[in-house]
Amino acid sequence: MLDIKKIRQDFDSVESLLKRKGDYSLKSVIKLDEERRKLLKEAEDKKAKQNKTSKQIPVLKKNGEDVSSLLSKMKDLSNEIKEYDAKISKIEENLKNELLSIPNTPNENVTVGKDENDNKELIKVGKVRDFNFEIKPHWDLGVDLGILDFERAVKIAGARFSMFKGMGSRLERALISFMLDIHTKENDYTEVSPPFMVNRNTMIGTGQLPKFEEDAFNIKNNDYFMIPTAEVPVTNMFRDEILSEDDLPKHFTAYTPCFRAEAGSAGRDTRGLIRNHQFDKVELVHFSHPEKSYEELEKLTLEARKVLDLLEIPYRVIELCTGDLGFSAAKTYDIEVWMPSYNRYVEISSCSNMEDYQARRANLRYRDKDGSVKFLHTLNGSALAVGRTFAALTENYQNEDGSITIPKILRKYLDDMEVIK
RNA sequence: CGAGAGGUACCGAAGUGGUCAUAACGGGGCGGUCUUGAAAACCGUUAGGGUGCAAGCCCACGUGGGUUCGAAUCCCACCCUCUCGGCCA
Repeated sequence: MLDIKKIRQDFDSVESLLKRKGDYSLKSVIKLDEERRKLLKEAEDKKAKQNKTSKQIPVLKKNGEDVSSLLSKMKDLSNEIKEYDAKISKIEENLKNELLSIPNTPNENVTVGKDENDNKELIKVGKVRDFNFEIKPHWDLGVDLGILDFERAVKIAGARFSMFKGMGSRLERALISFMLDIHTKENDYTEVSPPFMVNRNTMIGTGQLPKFEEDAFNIKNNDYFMIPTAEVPVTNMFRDEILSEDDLPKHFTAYTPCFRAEAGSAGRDTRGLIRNHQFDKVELVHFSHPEKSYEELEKLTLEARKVLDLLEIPYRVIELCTGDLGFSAAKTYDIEVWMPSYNRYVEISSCSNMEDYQARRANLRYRDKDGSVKFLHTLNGSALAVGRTFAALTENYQNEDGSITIPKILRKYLDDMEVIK
C-alpha cells in the first residue's frame, strides 16, 4: 500500500513513478482523501462538543438542574454525528480499496521499460551443456523412468497436477532438504513450517488480495486461502507487531507447497512440472531496516543462486524493468535456469524488495533507536521452486540411455546413489 | 461441534452506564538518588492511529454493528484463549 500522506505531499513524483509500472492514476485517491479530511474536521468538531457537554451533564444533574432540553439538543447533535460517521466510513472504505488495488512504485534506479523484453541480463553462470544425442524433456524422462506420473495425478485431481513416484519422490524430498540445509546451516536463516492455509487479512497483507482473488484457491466454507507461496504466511508473521530495531534484519526460510489457480495461463506450459496448481518451494523472507534493504536484496539473491551453483546447473540473473515488476515489488531480480527442452532459460526464482509496501498493508513496524515507530522493509525470494529445479536437474543431467546422473552434492541425501535409471 | 469462563498498558489485574483511561493496585524494563560496588529504599520514566503549521482536537478496553444525550460497562454477530464434553490424525 502506498503512503497516502506521501501521495498528498508529493503527488507528481509518486504518480510519475507509478506510471512506469503501467497506466495508473492517483487522481481519484487524492480526491477521496480531500473529501475525507474535510468531513473529518467537521465531524471531529461536533464530537468535541458532544464530549464536552456529556461531561457536564452528570454535574448538572447532581446539582438538581433540569437537563431535558439539553438532552434533546444533544440527541440532534448525536444524529448529525452518526450521519457524518456513516459518510466518512464509506469514503474511507472506498479509499482503502483503491489504495489496496494500486501497485507499489518501482525504485527510482530500476530500468524503465514496457515488458519483459526490456529486462536486463546481469550475469550468466555455468556452461550450457552440448548434448550429442537427442534430449528428452523432463516429462518424458520422468514417465519413462517411473518417477513421475501425470496421468494418475490428473485422474485424482485434474489438469495441471502432477505426482512424484519412487525415486522421483525421494529426489523431490532430497532437493527440499538440501535447500533448507544450505539456508539454515550456511546462510543463517531460521526455518519455519507455517500453515498452508491462511485467512483473508493475511492475503491482503502481502498483496494477493483484494485484486487477485481469482488467482488463489479459496476454501469457501470458512474463507481460508491455500497459500500461493510461503511468502504469504511468513511475511505476515509479525503483522500488527512492533519489533525492536536490534531484531533487524530477520531471516526466515520455509518449505511449503504452493497453490495457484493459474487463471489466465491456459495453454501455456501445459506439460510437465513447469506450471502446476500445486508445487513445492523453499522460500526466503527478510525483514529489514529500511536503510539496509537493498543490501539485503543483493544478499538474498546470492543466497538463492547458491543452490544452483552447488547443483551446477546453468542459469542467468536478470533485472526486471519497471513494466515487468510484480504488483508489490519495488525491485526484482529473476533467476532463470537453463531448460534444455525449452531451449531457453526459465524462471526458477524471483527475488524482490517490497520496500515498505507490504509493511504498510500488514502493519509491520519496528521501534527506531530514537523511540519512534516506523515501517520496516520486506523482501522475499524463492530458493528455489522445487518442481522447476527437479525439471531442470533431470533435463540437464540426463544421459543418452534415458538415465539421470545425480549431482554430487545431492548424493548424500539419496544413499550415495549416483544414477537414477 | 456442544457447554462454561474470559480477552483492559510490557506482564498480572481492578473498573459492570457518566464527573479518576489523565487506566487503581501489583510486578517487570529503563534512567537517576543513595552506596566502595551491589541489594534495599526512594524519585522519575515506560512514547498506538488520524487530523492540524501549531496549540490542540478526534479515535483506540479482541473485531464489527446496535441501544443511549453519554458504552470498557447493556444488546447482537464474529474472532481468539482457557476448562469440560463430543469427534478425530
